[in-house]
Amino acid sequence: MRSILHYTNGEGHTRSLISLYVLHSLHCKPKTGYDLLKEIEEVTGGAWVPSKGTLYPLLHSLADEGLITEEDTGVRSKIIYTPTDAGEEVLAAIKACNHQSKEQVLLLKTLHTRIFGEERASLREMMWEIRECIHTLPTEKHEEALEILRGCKKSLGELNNEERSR
Amino acid sequence: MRSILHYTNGEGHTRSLISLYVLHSLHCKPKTGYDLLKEIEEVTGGAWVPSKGTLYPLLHSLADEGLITEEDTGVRSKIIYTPTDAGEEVLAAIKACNHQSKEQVLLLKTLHTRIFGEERASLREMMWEIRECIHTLPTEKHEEALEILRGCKKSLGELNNEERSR
DNA sequence: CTGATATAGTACGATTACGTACTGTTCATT
DNA sequence: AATGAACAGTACGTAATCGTACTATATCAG
Repeated sequence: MRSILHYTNGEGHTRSLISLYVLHSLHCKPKTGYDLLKEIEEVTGGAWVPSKGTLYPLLHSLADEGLITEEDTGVRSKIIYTPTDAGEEVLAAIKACNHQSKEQVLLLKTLHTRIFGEERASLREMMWEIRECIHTLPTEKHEEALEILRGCKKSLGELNNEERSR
Repeated sequence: MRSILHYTNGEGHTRSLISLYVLHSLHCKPKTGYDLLKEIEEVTGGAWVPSKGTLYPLLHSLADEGLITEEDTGVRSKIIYTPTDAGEEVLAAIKACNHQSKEQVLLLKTLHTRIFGEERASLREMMWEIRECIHTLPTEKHEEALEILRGCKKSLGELNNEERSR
């Protein structure tokens, strides 16, 4: 009886990923529900688009809880949502338990590996060699090595983006 | 309106992670609902323990759909669940779309990065990130990625030699 | 100015998932 | 022989999420 994609506050109470994202996004910049929907769609490359029937009731319940305020702008029945101090506290408390981030990703990866099978071959060997290479490095070279790896990751990231933008 | 942790079959219909895991696990070895619960708890290190109120109704509905059979052993009201041919087909169809695995993990990582912030760049974590990066790459980019990794390894190797020659 | 599209939200039934309480069996320990 | 823990599942109310249909206002192209 422990849920997936639920994040704890440090003490007992948990919130779903969508609640957490909503609080975080509104913390960055107050916005409408519609903007939230568009934003999630955009950052996930369309892989996650919550239903309106999920988001709007959630926003209202967060407002009822006193974690966000609803400011009706009058225009186009637009409502701007903004976190309250209580909302900011809840967000901060969850962020403070940042081990959850890695835990959830690891859990998902573990299950995927079991279901979909293992990863790739040749690239994997290359990774292994790089790892060995790093192990032989003296501590005083670590900063330089980190720089090299950062550059490597950057290049790979660009390869990835290149693909997506097409 | 696209769900998180839902997996497609190739054509339209999607299933939740728990359905997928159940089909996969029963495919590996027929077992009881109780065993499934224990197994999930074990493989996730206790990070995910579905509720009985989720699992048992799910098993019954999979049986109603004809994807698994319920074999009542008589003993201790124990029921052994086994995938049918139809169930195996559904599982295979989802597994065939194995890009979903990477997609879902990437999506989760992206959101986490936004919410919890950047990961700290120790060498180990950097390696982990590079791994993730590689996993998201489409097959046709592998050669280029390999080239980048070779370059990376070469630089690291030079770092190493530089040290030794002194 | 007219129609299409994007914006913004409401309403509500259906489905999925959760949580707790409950029944009963088997097994090991005392 | 008694008891408690692990095993195995049922029952049911609550909560979260989905999906679709609906209303209504801006905005922009033709």
